[in-house]
Amino acid sequence: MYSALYNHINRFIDLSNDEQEILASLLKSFSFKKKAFLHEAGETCRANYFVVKGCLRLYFIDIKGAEQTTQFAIENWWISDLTSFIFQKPSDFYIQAAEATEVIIIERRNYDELFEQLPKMEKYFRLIFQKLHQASQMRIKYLYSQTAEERYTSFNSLFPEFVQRVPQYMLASYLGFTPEFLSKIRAKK
Amino acid sequence: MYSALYNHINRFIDLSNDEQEILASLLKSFSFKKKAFLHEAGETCRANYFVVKGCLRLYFIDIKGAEQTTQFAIENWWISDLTSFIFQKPSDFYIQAAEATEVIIIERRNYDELFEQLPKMEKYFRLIFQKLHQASQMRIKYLYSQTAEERYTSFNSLFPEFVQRVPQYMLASYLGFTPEFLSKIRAKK
DNA sequence: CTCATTTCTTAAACTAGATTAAGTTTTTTG
DNA sequence: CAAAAAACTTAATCTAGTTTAAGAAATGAG
Repeated sequence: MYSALYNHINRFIDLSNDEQEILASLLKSFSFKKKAFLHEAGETCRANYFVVKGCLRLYFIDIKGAEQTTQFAIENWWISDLTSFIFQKPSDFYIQAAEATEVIIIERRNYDELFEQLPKMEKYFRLIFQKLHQASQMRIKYLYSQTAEERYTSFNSLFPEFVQRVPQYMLASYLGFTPEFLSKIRAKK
Repeated sequence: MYSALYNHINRFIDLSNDEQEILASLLKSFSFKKKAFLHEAGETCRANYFVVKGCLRLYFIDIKGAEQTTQFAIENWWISDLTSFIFQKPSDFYIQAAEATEVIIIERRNYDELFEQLPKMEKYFRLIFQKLHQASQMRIKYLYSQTAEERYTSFNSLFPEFVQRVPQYMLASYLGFTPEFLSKIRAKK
């Protein structure tokens, strides 16, 4: 049922079968069709989402009405509007399935419960957030050091398979430019 | 000696005196003059730095030779090039004192030791990295949703005291534009 | 207190990337 | 499979922010 998540956790800490069962009591799993919304702006973010299969994106609508994708999550990764999730405040973000996607979720009250019942999970999430922070530091460095064209070129050579998985307009907003500009870059090749 | 850090930790978890002593054995503290380097590009980042007093900035030199400030840390906050620190690989970043600064540091080997000797600290750092991730999500959202001028205006009204503490050229690169453009914005008021 | 260095400003010329708008291709759905 | 919707392309025009360069103001060190 939750084996994808157990496997991921066991890369970082050891969970016994008993502990897996406690964990299981705090999880739920869902499937979403492509383009389905797990969460919409205006709502409070109810869960932290672990992608078992597929792809989710976190985005918001800017003042000009354009979708700005700020984060993607694929297999074996977590995604949420953390501020909304932690403080249970309304969110500006949407979380949408970019492909048909299976997720395992932890709801807000179970998130606190998790750390009380399984203190071991502190280490797991410490390591997850540590990695997320590493990723953010690198992302910000790339945003500040490269032109739009360089960002596309280097992202494309680092993650060629991923570039094929999502529509170009989602990728363009993630990389910080317009879909039209992405077409222009691609036409040059 | 390390009371600023103990106080900070005690906002999140309870540490006994005995535990504080164990922690103390894994820490060091230093003072740096304004403009001193705690870490330079090319070196491997030796520590995770907690600012007791003052201000540190993390920056790199871009292809054009300009300094790009990607992060600041002031009182009661942590800063490091995490990727370099964790994997002990050479860093592209500098960490410099933007003011005379007192820090408490955890060196790499003591960072692992810390979690072995004081598993409680997993929760503390889980919460620290969780907050850092929240801050990154907000930062990226602001970078994608606002013009340069709006970023300055909103940063200035959110953190007016901080804006006074650092030179404008550091702030400009943190907000993602040139010092000349910042002068232009300010002249308009 | 003074000279040197660092920081900030101004302004003209420039450009990377946005905007607008229309047309084309691909994908989805009934 | 046909029609509609979604995604992508092209090209002309435009603009927010950069670049370059020089001078002014502030800060700091001896």
